[in-house]
Amino acid sequence: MQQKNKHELNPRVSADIVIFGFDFNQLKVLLIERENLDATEGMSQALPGDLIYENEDLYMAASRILNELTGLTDIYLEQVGAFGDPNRLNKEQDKLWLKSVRQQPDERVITVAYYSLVNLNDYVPQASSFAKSTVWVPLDEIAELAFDHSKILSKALHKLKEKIMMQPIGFNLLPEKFTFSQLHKLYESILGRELDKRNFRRKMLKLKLVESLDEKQEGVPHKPSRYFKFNEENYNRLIENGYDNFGF
Amino acid sequence: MQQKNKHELNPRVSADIVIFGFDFNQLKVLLIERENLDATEGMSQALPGDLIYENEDLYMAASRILNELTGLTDIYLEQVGAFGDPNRLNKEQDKLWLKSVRQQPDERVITVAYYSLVNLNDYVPQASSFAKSTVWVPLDEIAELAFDHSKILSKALHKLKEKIMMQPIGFNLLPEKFTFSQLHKLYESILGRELDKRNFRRKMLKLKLVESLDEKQEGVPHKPSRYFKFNEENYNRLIENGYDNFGF
DNA sequence: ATAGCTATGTGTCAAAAGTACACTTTGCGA
DNA sequence: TCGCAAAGTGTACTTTTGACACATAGCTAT
Repeated sequence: MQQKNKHELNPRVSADIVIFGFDFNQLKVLLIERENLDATEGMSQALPGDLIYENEDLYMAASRILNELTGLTDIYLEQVGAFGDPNRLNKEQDKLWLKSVRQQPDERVITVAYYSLVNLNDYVPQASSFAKSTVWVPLDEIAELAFDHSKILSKALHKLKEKIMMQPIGFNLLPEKFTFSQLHKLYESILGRELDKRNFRRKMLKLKLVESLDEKQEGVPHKPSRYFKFNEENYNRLIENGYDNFGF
Repeated sequence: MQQKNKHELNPRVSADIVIFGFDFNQLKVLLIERENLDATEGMSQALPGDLIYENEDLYMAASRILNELTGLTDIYLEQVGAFGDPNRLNKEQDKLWLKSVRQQPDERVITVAYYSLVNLNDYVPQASSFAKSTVWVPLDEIAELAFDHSKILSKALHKLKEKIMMQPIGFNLLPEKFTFSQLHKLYESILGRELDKRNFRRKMLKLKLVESLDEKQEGVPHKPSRYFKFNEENYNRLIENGYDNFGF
């Protein structure tokens, strides 16, 4: 038995999720908007999230939240980390928001953040207890978020960038069939820089990650692209062999 | 105001630390040993960790624990992630241990894990409230740990491997001056595979990460090695420029 | 029908990086 | 002085990267 002279922390725990989506043009993030923005201006957006229930695993909580929000299941979800600064909820504007939404707004809350990749076309907006109103916001138009959510977002983005260099998880953001330039644009959006079209294509084809379908775009006012699909077997073989470099 | 029909989680939060050390030969981890192993056998080791106090930041808690345990400050510490499986403390043997050490052993505890890299020679063993007895155990001799600590360890190791391919953080595990083969051995220990001696040396020198000193080993029964030191300026320049590949 | 538009799709070459591999050197100790 | 053990060093080959430009297909507007 030990005696402690300091009190042990006994907080609430929440899960916050950075939901990345891609609309064939830019990378977007699903944010929730503050309901009562009567008092102050700015700081009106935040990441979706909710308190975790008893008997809920962290990952389960994150997928529950994602599901309540989007109706989606079996989605790529990866933990970003835990955020527990004692003052993370203490900005004045944030307190106002919390008062309207939490029973004990002053309680300390540690959050475990996840990021997920969804195909924007599968997404069916859904109201939920913790998110009355949601918006997809392009990455480069996201202003300062409430709480410590800007920090969470930037860490999630960093992890996504790192990850996509090591494993071709980007396919989670696309529909089953897609064109090469959609895939190309996706990688550029995530990495935030240009990639040479020919070199990109060469690499993807050499790794056999994509496979050409016998189908073409129709109704586009230019040369139609062939459709491609993700080759999951080759992907699995690659990661089993510890493939660790996309080298873009 | 929202009504919840499930109860929100209100757990304790702990920080557990995977402390990696290197003795010029193999990579080791600092573990604590169970005090009363009278009843059962096996499962007698765990990662050091402690509950987090009120008003303590997660990172601060981790460095406090590290400091209480080793006397070290300003140590490389990196978050591994949060582990919150509702059953993570529910194995029978683990409950026995907890009863001897916690006031409310049945309480749910979420842990935030960190890993740290220390120079084994700086380490001064120190008793602490949460670790009466500690041991350095070589990576490949670590048996199944208590709680979910094996899972935490393997994730920490994975992160370390990934990280060391991207950034030369390995120097945290070495003293100021070291020989090339110590550095070489360190990288091999972390990555768990052999690296060609000449290619390794070439790469390190090309990146100018190490710098030769005008000093040699003495008293060794073979050709003495020159000592080298880490070049921090070049290291910083590299990571600023987003250096992202060690390519071993 | 045809001219123009727009995005698709394709190849080569030079530079850099990675990989595999073996022998000489130095200092100590027997 | 001989032997031992680890230090230290170079080259040839292969693979990967990075830079770069023009013809093509289908639609649209006249």
